[in-house]
Amino acid sequence: MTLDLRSGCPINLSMEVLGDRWSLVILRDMMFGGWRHFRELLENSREGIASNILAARLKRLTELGLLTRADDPSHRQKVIYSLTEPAIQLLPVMAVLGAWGRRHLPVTEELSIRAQLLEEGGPPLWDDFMDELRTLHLGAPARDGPSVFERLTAAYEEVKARNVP
Amino acid sequence: MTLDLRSGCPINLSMEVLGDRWSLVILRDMMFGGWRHFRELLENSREGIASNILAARLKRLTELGLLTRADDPSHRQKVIYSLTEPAIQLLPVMAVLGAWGRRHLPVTEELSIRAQLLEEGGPPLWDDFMDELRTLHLGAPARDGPSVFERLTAAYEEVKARNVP
DNA sequence: AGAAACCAGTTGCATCATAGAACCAGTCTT
DNA sequence: AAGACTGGTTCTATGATGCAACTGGTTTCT
Repeated sequence: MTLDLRSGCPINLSMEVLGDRWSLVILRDMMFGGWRHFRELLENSREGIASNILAARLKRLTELGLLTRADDPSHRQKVIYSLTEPAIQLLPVMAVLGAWGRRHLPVTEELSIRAQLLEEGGPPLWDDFMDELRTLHLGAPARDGPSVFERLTAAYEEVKARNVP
Repeated sequence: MTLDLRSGCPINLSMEVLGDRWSLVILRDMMFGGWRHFRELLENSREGIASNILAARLKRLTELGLLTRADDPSHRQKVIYSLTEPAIQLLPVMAVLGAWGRRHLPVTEELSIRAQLLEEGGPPLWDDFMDELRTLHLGAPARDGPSVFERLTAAYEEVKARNVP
């Protein structure tokens, strides 16, 4: 996978990498959903991504260095995808973009509670979460303290349970 | 222009709005280049956007409420595009996305100096710049102090002159 | 007054990307 | 051995993108 390199502008290059309907959504699901396998990403996709598109995007993101692909030791045919450091550093982009969407687009409460917590937590929370992602995806040593991932997931489940009794 | 609304997730909705090759690049040119007319945007496009694509995007962004379109009093056939408040609030997204691109993609010094200044200035500088955009595009009363737009443009011109003697 | 340049797009056409549905071969579980 | 699960692939229809040429009207220059 090679970029067009139409210009060396950071915004332009970022959009050459991420400027499509699905790439950032897949990375979101890996970060906040914790999904690492093809079937998980396919079946837990709230937006209903098609399997051929998912396959193409995973391949492209891997070629671009945002994901790595490895065999899963538990099942000879299972593949596990991991975020790379550049992908983990997209977390602030997710946070700021989520904050914007929450303010200006018709979001649902259930699906925006995590964006809200992320916005309220600010950069210190983002740093904690990025460290957790490094532990999960890059094998970095774990730090102590309450898991941001679990906090976000719990808040989401709580709102979901409240709204769909 | 209507969104798919595949899900009410802020990231998903943001990508339904901005997840294409050109929308954010056009908004970037309006914010940082100061271009407001069709020909300006077309001819100053560093990435060489095609005129039909530009026309389609301007129409879509207007329908989505990110731009407004008005006759230019100085020329009966001239049209002036303005950023709306939601579009102006994309500035932090630009700043964070630019910072990411600058760190992980093959940017050129010339085209990333503004992203660097924006990153170093942080939220206080972003707020100043958003206020300037409100003055320019929404007719808000001007505040005093040095113009961020001019500072960014001057830094860019300075680097450009230095690199292409 | 006439020519040239400028204005915001539009049109036609070829190619590329996306979307949905069905399908596949190997693997693991029961 | 049957059935479910694995990461995809294939087919086909439709839509988006990209390029080049072009349009009708407006303003400026000489």
